[in-house]
Amino acid sequence: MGITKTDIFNEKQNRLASILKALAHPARIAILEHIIKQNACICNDLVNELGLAQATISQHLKELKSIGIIKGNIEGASVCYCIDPIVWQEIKTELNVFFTMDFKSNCC
Amino acid sequence: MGITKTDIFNEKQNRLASILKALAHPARIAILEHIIKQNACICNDLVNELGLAQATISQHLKELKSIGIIKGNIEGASVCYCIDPIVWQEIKTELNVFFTMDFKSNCC
DNA sequence: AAATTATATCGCAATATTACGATTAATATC
DNA sequence: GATATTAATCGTAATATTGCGATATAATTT
Repeated sequence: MGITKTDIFNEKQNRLASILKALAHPARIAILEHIIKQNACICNDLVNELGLAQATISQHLKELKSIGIIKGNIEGASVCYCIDPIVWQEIKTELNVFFTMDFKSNCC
Repeated sequence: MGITKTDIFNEKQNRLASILKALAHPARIAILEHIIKQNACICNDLVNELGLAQATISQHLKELKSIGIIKGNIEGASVCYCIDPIVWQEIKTELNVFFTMDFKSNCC
């Protein structure tokens, strides 16, 4: 198949999985790190920084935008990307809530 | 292509992406939640709980095992799965470190 | 020992992802 | 206005993922 049966899971499970999926690629991790390191916004020196084609970077940026963790502002001919601090914090919290689930370690 | 160029990214980026990828499916989120909810270990009432075939559940369990977040102990004819609290904590910390990166919000 | 139960693995089909070149659209510069 | 520059999108090829039935393996029960 290749298609996920989202209908048999609840909203939270699907949402969390989507967020994780959007982040689950080394290029996208690298993009986020780079945007953060350059403090303010960068456009596509990302293409030069990472060794990927412009079309590929653009696609990764789109996936990151899809969960709202970054936003792009048009600045003349180029686009300036930056972290959305609100969404960043929301995702951080959401992940933290998940990993703070209580479990007893008296296992097998 | 479909193949990730892992060689152009660093160890940390690849590792973090692998962890996120292993978690990035609603069935695997559901499996983790279920293992935790049932406190101690469960085997494959997972097959009954989630609406997926035995082969599919087994594959998801394998992926979760691949990052060490769960471990399976053979108990007679069945296998008892549980969270590895050490790895769970490590992953929680690793994600938290990532999301604690400093960035200024004086953006575009 | 035959039958049952529990899991892992194989093989396959359908779909998704990754990556890139080519094209397009929009602004900037000459 | 012609020409760069920047970035999104299209189309395509290669590979990965998801899901399942069938099969294989191992322990349990009858």
